[in-house]
Amino acid sequence: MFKKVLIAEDHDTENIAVQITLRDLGVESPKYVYYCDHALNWIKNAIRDGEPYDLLITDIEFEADGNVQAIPDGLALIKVVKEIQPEIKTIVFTGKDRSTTINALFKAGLLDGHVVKARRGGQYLREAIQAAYQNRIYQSPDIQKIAQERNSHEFTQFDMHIIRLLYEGISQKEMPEYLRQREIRPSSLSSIEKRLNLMKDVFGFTKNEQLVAHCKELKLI
Amino acid sequence: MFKKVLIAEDHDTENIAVQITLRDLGVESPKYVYYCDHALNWIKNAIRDGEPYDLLITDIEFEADGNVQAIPDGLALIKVVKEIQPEIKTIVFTGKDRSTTINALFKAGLLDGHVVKARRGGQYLREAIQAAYQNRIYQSPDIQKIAQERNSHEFTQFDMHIIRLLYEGISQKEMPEYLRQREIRPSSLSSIEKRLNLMKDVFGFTKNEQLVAHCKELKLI
DNA sequence: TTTGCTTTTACGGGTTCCCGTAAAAATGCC
DNA sequence: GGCATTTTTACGGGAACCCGTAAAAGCAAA
Repeated sequence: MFKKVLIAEDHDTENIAVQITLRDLGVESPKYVYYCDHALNWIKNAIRDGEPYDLLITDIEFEADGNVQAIPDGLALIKVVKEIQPEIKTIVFTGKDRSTTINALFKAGLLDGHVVKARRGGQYLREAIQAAYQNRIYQSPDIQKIAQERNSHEFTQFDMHIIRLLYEGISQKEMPEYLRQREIRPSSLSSIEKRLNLMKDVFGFTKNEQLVAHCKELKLI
Repeated sequence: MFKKVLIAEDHDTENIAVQITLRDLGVESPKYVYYCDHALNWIKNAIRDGEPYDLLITDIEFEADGNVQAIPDGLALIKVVKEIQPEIKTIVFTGKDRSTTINALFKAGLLDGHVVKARRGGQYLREAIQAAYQNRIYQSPDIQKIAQERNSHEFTQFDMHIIRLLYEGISQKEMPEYLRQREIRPSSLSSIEKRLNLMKDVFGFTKNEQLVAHCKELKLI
């Protein structure tokens, strides 16, 4: 089993639970931190001392508090860590998933495991750790289900721009101007309308309210 | 300290973390379950055997899975439990809060503590348990902050009906009819418009999309 | 019952949004 | 380059939504 493991997780209860899982798997004294910046420091120092970490388990979302952090979330943490220590294994253990970004990490070879916190989150985390130790990629079963549910539509950058503008309260009429300023194409009102209609059609929605709320629910915005 | 404590929490990791917190506080063998229905059974049986539970710690949201449950969530669980055992102490330990319903429970005397899962969730849970043991009411500090943030507006039943209809894709034009069928008053289009304007005004929104997304984010719908 | 106040409803004009069609531009292929 | 296909844009009529005003209904106290 892994010798040196680092946990980055802001919720104290989840952090403890992950520690226990690791000890249970034979990791003697997993190191745990509550901030991404701290995680990076420990990884840097471990490399400097010639005893680098074997595995990083991190949450994605870290709640902001008084302590200002350079690294805002687990995704950014993984990217930085993988730059300075490419061979380290990484697992994300997160509440709600954001499959698009997660998948990007997988494709980029930056990620070895992905587990969502749910009924059997701890159990799946164990499996992910063991899989990573055997150089296998792991995704918890619930994710595949989620991916299926929404397989119908791949959100493009353009889609996300429109949704985000809607969420910010910009009227459709004003959008072409905004998009042109940011040099996003297409930018015409017709294109925006057409794309919105397509998205609503895919999900069976009739109103933009539903679409925006749905994206918010999926944490796409 | 409490002798008999029951934990109802669907996420296995959180469940373990709560168990550890309890053991740490001197509760010898806390009972834990993953479903509300199971929780109610254990409480009933304990009463029957003349050794009722002293404290119930429960999550609010329980993810649906194959096993169909009569009691859908922690709020319903508390209501039922308090009917058959009014003197039991209750603490909710939950991810995102829904202050309106929680406050209703407090007012009804059904609740002794409320802690949100966050950075210091475990720490605050300890404090809540100790407070309950001393017959004090406890709310974790973050909640007051959340309450302040949205202090501006108390959502009425009417508000929630409108938002929910919007979320379901009903057009404003059709809403009066829906509301009349469900015997909700007021029901006129003007009243709906006026109320929507007021809500948007309070939050500084310009469009319904923002309002619905915001409510979705707060898990009010 | 009357009076005064609040809440609810009704209505109308102006704007935005929805939706279909058709022209223009971009893209790809030979 | 020339042609076919796809994408993007432009435009116009009709529906829904926004917003202000004013009438009607509900309600409390005298």
